[in-house]
Amino acid sequence: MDKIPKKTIQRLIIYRKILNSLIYEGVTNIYSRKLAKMAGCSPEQVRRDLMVIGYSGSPVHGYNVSELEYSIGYLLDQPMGVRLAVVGLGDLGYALLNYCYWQYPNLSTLAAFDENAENRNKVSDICPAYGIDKIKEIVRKESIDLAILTVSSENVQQYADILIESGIKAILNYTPIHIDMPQNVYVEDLDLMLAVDKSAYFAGENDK
Amino acid sequence: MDKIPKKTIQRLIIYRKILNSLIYEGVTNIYSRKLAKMAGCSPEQVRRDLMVIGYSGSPVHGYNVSELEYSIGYLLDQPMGVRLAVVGLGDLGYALLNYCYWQYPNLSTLAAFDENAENRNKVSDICPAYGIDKIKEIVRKESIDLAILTVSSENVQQYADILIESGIKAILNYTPIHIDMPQNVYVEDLDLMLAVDKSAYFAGENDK
DNA sequence: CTTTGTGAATTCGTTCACAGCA
DNA sequence: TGCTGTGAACGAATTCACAAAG
Repeated sequence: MDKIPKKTIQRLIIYRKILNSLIYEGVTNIYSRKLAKMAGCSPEQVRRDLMVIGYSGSPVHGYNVSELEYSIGYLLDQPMGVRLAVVGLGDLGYALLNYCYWQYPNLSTLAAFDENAENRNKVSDICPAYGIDKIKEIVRKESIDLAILTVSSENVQQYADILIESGIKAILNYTPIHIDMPQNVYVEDLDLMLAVDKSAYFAGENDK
Repeated sequence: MDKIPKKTIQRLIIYRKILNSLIYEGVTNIYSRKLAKMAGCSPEQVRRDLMVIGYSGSPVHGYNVSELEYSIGYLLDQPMGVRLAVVGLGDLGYALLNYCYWQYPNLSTLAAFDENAENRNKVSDICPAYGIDKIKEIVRKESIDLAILTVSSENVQQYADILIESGIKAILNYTPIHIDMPQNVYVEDLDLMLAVDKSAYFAGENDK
């Protein structure tokens, strides 16, 4: 199977979430038109995206909700799960750690890191927490795949470098600083405040 | 001036932030190559983006950092500022409200809404806080441009509809539910957890 | 040489338009 | 007549490639 575009993956994740809530509501079938409306894209786009996972609907009943959810999950989920560590336990790091631990059965939350011992204590009922100097050792030993980075702006690249040396596969960077990466490591920059600037711009733009 | 692509706006915001930190460090000139590296894109892209704002650099010294920052700001900032309200004062809403209030001189944080009186009290030193039923009245009276939506999943579309009726120009939607919009309102869907799913997928993808 | 500015080419993503099906 | 699946057309965004300048 050849590589699936990032945009498609992102929408598949959205469809899946919608399908899960439909399952919860007891809906059994859905048309591309409806799914598109709920996801915020066009029906053609939905059908295109579903082509790549090879699941076919019926022109009469549309798509079977639970079968489709299963097919998307089969594509998206790593069969062995994903091994997660959180680096930085401020408010955001703490919230994300909790959320991942409770809401993502496919993620194993295996370690947290913070230089502050008080912060480390807050998470002791969820996973072991270590000082920053232990990152390389633990990430290697636990073969962590994914790190969530929420340290406070300074030395971001340094933390990233340590994670890369330790063999991390992906970094979710909640820091406002872009990190430079070798090809084979996936980085998602996710500056929360960027969206504020953008919205502020577009709030004014429509006036003309 | 014709319409600038969204992607370009987003990158200009990133460049600007970088330029500001360069100003702080006392750097006076920068080449597209360096700026691109810091922003995580290609030098050609930087030059293209800067074309749209009409600022020219010199082949010898590159771009003047503070002049360029000024030019970008001139394009991005609404001269009259942007009037902001926060709807939903959970942990995230509270954090964003504070951050916007202290870090964004161009945003006026004018109102907050939450159905819970305790949550409302937390922000009393920053801006007036009202019950949900007051949204329409206050948004109209204060001519709010931008709303940050962080309510808890249920009835998201309902809140959005009220905001739209009240004449809002843009909504920053931190809820995991997509909201359906008329053309002339800008909506930025920003599901924080989407990035977790995406990174988890790409953490495994590189194995092959 | 190195770097900017920019047409031209290319790649990527979306939408159109229609065949095939019950 | 609805709908799905998909080749073809289109449009947007990125990269290539090179002239101009010190």
